[in-house]
Amino acid sequence: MVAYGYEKLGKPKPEGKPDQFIGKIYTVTSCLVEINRLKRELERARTVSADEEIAKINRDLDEWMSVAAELKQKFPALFEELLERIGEEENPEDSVNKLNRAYEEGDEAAKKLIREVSELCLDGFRETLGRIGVSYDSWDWESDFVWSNQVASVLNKLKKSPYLFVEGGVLEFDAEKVIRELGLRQRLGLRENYEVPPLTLVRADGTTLYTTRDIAYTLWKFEKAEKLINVIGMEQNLAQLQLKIALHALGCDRQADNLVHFAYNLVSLPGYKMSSRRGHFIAFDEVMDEAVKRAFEEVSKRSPQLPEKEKQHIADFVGIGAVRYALIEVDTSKPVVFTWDRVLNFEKNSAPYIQYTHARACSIMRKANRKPEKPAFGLLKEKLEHEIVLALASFPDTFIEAAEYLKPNLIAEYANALSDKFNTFYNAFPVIKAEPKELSDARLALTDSVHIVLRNALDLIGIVAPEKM
RNA sequence: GGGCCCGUAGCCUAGCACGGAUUAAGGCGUCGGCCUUCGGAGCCGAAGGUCAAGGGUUCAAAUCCCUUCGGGCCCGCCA
Repeated sequence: MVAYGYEKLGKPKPEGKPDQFIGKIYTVTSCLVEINRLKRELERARTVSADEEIAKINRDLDEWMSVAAELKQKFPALFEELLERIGEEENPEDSVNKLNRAYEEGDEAAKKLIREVSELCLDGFRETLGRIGVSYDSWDWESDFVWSNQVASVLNKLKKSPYLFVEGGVLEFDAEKVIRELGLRQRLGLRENYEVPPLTLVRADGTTLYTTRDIAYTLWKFEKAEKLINVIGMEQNLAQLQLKIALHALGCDRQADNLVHFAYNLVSLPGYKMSSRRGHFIAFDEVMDEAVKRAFEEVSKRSPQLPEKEKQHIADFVGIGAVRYALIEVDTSKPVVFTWDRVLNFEKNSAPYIQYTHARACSIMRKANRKPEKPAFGLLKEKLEHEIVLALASFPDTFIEAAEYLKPNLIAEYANALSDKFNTFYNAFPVIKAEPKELSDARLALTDSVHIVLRNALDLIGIVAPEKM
């Protein structure tokens, strides 16, 4: 869809961030194509069908017209240009489909065009993710699996099974039949009376669908790994289930059992949901920009004496850290309504709080300027000291649990709780000046341990552990 | 119509997989203290809850089962 719009515009050079530039084209193009489609649908419906359907189409059309009005106001030049170019076409939807078909068939021009647009988007994604310290070891092209015939090979195997049927020229996968014949209902944790709907594998024009390609992709990934964790939104629950059933149908039970769908819930905006097709979203770049901006204000307020450059440096890791913490802190299954307040916390139960605690421990070590030479740990008699020791000792268990149950929030929670304990300790007892020296040394060792464990915990969730801030 | 996820103080969340040491735990916000000590992005304290509602199982339920309500998602020749 977006490649279609991009080509109509004559493959313009991106202005600004490439993914955002392409994003605008996508939003406007998809809106115009949708309106065109609905209008044709409406004409067709008028000649044949009932009032009910006409009313439904009219409602959809109204909604998209208002989206169009919004987009026209936001990006007037782009909107006008695309409206004109797409307007020349009788059936833009058809052109999009044609392009898609050409791409799957390996047509050189289509390949070049679509890969070009995709690369532009990916460059933008990589830039954004780089800002928050995320990078990927490798990237794969779904289309490679089509061109290399891996998708065709999967389809051939499935065709030999009794689980495919053709309806209206479309190849369908009968997931329900697989469950019944292989007795998978319990294994998959499904209710007795729940019928899994069929999955369309191949369109009438011979092109494949996303989940079809995902079957081949998944099997390929299993050649490289024992366990697979697909991090995909929960709106894909059914598709992921069908994918797993398809693996069973292919006789790949081990792979199916080791395939985990790690579903996360959607983020919505107060009042409406995010939708890139409708241009309703907050870009992650914006979130980070705002976080760093607010962090800078905080730094300026708290440490006005620092040079500007130092403030900016601190604001960067504090702002980005706050965003990472906010994202990781909440269980992924919860529906989240986005508000700035929820992301930008600089007090307790936040990345900055833990970072501050870490810096504070480092500061004590700096100031002491000695190694704990003769620590007498038996002198650590305070209840709080015992609690800190126990908390430190439980870190490996927390790590294992977090990894085992895919709950990174446990690491954040742990670091926050350890910070609480250390800050209380810090406030109640002297470290450097404690008497006798053996006690001071023991407390220094404790402080050093807290610093190390906090650093490790922060590392795990990708948050900078600063020595000063 | 069917399926899945979520519902814990004004707000945001932990605990739920493995029911019991939980008098239901934190944070934000509110109110009151700490400002002579190693970094105040801190520390101490207070108020605030029928764990959505109703049934059931159990010696024991926020946790397990059923029903209802509220919010979200899915049931596409989209991805």
